[in-house]
Amino acid sequence: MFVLCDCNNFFASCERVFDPSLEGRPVVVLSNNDGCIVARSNEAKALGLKMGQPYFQAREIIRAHKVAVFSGNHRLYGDMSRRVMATLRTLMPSVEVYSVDEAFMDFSGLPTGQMMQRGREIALTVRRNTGIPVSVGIAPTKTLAKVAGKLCKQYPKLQGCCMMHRQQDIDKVLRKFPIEDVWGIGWRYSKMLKAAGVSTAWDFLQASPEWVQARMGVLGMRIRNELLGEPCIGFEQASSMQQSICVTRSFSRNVGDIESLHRSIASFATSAAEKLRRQGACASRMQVFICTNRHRKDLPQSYQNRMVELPVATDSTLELVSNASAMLREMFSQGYGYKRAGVILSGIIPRQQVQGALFDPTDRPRQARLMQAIDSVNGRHGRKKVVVASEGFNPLEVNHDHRSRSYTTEWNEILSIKV
DNA sequence: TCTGGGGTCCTAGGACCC
DNA sequence: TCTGGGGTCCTAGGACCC
Repeated sequence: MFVLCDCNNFFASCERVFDPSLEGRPVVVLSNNDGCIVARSNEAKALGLKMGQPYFQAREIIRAHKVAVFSGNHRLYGDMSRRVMATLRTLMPSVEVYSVDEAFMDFSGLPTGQMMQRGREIALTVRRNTGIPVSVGIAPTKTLAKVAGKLCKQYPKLQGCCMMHRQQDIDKVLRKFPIEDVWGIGWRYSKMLKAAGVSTAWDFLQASPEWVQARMGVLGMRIRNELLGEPCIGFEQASSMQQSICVTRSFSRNVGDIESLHRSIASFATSAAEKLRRQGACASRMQVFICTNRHRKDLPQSYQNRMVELPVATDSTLELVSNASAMLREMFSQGYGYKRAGVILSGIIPRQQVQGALFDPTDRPRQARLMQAIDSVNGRHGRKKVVVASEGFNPLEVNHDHRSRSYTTEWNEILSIKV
């Protein structure tokens, strides 16, 4: 049996932990630049606010109902996530962290009669230790556990834990379960399925395997088998190395000058390099892109991207920034208002496995010592205290007018909490 | 006029997830 | 006026091998 522990309205719940006056009030959390709504409390969902809805379109409702609005504070959410996962690890021997707010666990070996009780215990303990409300779904496959987790959120009387075990219970649920809510069915597939008369998980299972295979390939077959109770997605314990790392941002305005873009790209490359080093990894490919505002159909549109294969995989900020700069100079053209840009690293390997080059002019051990020193200074005295000159100390302005404090990670902010 | 067969590896693009 | 960010996996097709 698979167990899913899913934090309810995670970002909104994190904000509530540190401001109990938000309890019972609608709360939304915004994306970068205060662009879109990316998390909503139940009260906010009830007002009809949608996931991904642009903030400016929701302003009316937000004002009318006194919705509490927060800019994303991902350092806070990251730290709360770490606490939730740490609590789960005290309760279960192995935990597969699936996302910032979800984890899978394995109940096999536990007597069926005890599962419900253990599930409730998980929900209660996480709530007590972290303040975050969670839903626990228990079922024979991951996909069914996701269904069970969703049910918890719909029916409060389940008290945060739902177990689907007997076939007749599973059937009963699937008959009513909307196909678009099934894990692995996105808007494109659900559109296709609905056009074919499939609107519930049950309808999907009535279709022939050949039909599913032809239209959705192995992914569809996997979903089908999982819904039938046959596990196709296993439990993954050890987290393997990431395959790509990207840092991309939208700007608060259209940017037309190469100098501003250059500072941003340098900053993105720096952040990407820091992520690499934190994981003890190096990248052998780097991609940079710039693009205009796709919502402004009245303005000239452009999407440009460039990629370099690095002769020797690297985690050096200097090397990545200079490659990124070269790519930017090559693809920039005057006359466009660029709205978004980013850096993507791939070909990622552990630092120990980097293959040297015979005529490599770089003194890599020296660069490594420099990076270590910079990371250490920035770690001790705050991020971006030491930066490469091309990034500079004047980042492009970003909107985050509703940022909460990083209560759990910054000393001055921890001390500022009113008790 | 006729123009093989059996593979591997890589990448771009499309689908999905949270 | 204002429209997010960071990932994974699968597949088809091209380039290449013998």
